[in-house]
Amino acid sequence: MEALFESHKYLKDHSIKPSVQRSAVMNFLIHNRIHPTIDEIFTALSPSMPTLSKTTIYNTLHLFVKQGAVRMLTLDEKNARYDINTSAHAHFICKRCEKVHDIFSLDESMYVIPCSNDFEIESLEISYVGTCNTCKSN
Amino acid sequence: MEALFESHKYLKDHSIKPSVQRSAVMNFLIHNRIHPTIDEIFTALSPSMPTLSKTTIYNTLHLFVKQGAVRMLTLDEKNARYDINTSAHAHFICKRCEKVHDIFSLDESMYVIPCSNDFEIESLEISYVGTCNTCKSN
DNA sequence: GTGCTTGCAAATCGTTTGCAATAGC
DNA sequence: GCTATTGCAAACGATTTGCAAGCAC
Repeated sequence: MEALFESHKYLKDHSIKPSVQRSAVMNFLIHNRIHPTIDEIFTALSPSMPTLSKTTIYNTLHLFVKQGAVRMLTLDEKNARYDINTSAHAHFICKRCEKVHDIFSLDESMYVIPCSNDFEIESLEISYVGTCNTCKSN
Repeated sequence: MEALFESHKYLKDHSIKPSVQRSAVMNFLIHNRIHPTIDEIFTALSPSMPTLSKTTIYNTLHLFVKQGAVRMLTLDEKNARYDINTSAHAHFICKRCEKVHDIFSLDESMYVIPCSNDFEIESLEISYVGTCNTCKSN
């Protein structure tokens, strides 16, 4: 039940009214920091919530993003991924296993760019693409 | 005709057999450095090439990417963009006008990351999101 | 009972695929 | 004539939309 407390606190902190579905999605994000896709979340939760629909997961994640509880990542053309870690950090995506790793956090200086006068920066995404050691040794 | 020479040279340099369509797409990319989407390329070329199909533009850009002549950018969820500038550089995308700007080039040191031993880096994409001055003053 | 949430079915949109017609050597 | 390229039409897959049923206060 500790898990539920945790996700409820997280929802409350972002002014999101809880529901069974929202708590389940939030709980999954907190305990599976794998930058999941909508489909991965659905596949994980569906067995224990047979009536759950993918539309609800889309609704839920749109709400979470709007409330600043999660960050949407557009790391590849295929599908969006969602990150519960909203602090500024860089990602590494393995081309083979498609797993996403957090690699380092960004400091303020990264937000200062040569032509800062021309643009108002809201966010920054840094993503490295390559092969992870696990895949390379297979 | 200078334009055609330029795109033919570009194609030849990347071992791409020229065709009317390929030269037209390459010529567009060289002279319109706006990181266009497939649709933008199609809309621009279609009037002067009525039989041109979108499939051909898809085929053409896949080939260009495979031959290293252009880089595919996945800056947002919506659609892929293509960049004739294959050197390592960062982008700024305006949320309002959706225009993409090149902002600075990356140096070698950006490719050295804390956990370099765990990953083999192939490429790096840095993208800033925000509002450009032109949009802000409107 | 009112308003928000859920979830089905259908629509949408970018992209891919199958394949027949066409062009270039 | 052979091979690669083109382009139509259909398929596909992620996401969005319309809307009726369900839930919570």
